[in-house]
Amino acid sequence: VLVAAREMLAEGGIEAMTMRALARRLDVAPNALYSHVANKTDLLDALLDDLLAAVPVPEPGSRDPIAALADLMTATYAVLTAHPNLVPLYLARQGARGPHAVQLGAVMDALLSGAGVSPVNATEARRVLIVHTIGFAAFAGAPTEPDTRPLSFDSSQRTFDRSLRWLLAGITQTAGDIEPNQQSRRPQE
Amino acid sequence: VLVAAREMLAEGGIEAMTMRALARRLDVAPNALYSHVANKTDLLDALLDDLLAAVPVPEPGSRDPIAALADLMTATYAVLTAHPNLVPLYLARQGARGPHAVQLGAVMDALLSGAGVSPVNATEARRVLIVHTIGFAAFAGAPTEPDTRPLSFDSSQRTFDRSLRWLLAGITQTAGDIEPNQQSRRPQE
DNA sequence: ACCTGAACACCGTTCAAGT
DNA sequence: ACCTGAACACCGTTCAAGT
Repeated sequence: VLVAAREMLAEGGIEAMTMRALARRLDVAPNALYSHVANKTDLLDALLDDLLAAVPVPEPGSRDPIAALADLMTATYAVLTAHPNLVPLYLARQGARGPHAVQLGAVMDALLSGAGVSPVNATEARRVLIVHTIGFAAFAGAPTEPDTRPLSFDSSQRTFDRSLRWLLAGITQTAGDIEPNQQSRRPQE
Repeated sequence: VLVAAREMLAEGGIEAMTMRALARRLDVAPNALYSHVANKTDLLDALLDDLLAAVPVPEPGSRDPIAALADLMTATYAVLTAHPNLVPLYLARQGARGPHAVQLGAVMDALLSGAGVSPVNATEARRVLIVHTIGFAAFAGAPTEPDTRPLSFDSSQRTFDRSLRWLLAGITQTAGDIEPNQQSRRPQE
């Protein structure tokens, strides 16, 4: 039922994903869909949260929380860029709200806490990381300026990785509401 | 002609901005609009680039290029958050392409160059800053997780400012394809 | 140069009715 | 529980024609 919708999105993008086209693909009258789904919005929200289930959650007893956090965001970035048609929907909805999104948020909080980030800072840090990841996924593969030829996948990935390192370094440096002189780790290489 | 469209967007948001509603507001037949505008897409693109004209461009002979860059991004963030209905369009179009967008990109390049950032790194840095600014503008004022009550304006602003500082620190530290031991400035306070 | 009437090919959604 | 027929209130856009 939902898988057909996912296929449509993968093929034709968002604007091709209409209720009537979906019904056409299922050889069914358009209104028949409303026996399975309340809204088009509900349908899309379900698809968005389903995608987040593909993000691998790290082991709880991980040694280095910051490294685990970097891996988590990189994995999320990979999942999002693998489904570019869905990314604008995350932006339009300003993030997902489903159970998988909530779970990922809890994991991020646990990792930030494990890294010594105070709760009040963790809220900001989580926000920064989420916005950053979705934002970069949205821009992956598209030129930001007309004089720039489309960036290669590698280039987008490298830019994301680098800025992610910058943010994580900033987060750890201001971890406990104080400014230690890079006590934990300085970003080298 | 275009000002009516801007008013509609300010009032009702994107989904209220339809060609037919715009024609209604102008007491005109829907197809009459096509004497002034090629497409709905063209109309929206024009609106997007117009908004960027409101971003103040810093003096060319500024002393501290990094501070000027921070001011530029903060000003852009302010302009975007002042027109929240337009921000999703920047995301959908993955940035603006008009003359004002090009000009701002050139200013950013000049500032990055003035800060000692090599051209190859400047391309990445500009991309990071643009994505970051638009991304945060998109999420300003909306909770990223259901258990979070809507963030205050101040909180959004502070999160943006802080992450902007992190990114600028990261950019300057890796300025010339080498890793100086924070020769230029370490983020203190 | 700018507008209109009429039309085309669509949308999402609802209501009543069937099995 | 699941589907259909018919309808409602919309879209963006084009074409031919008017001034």
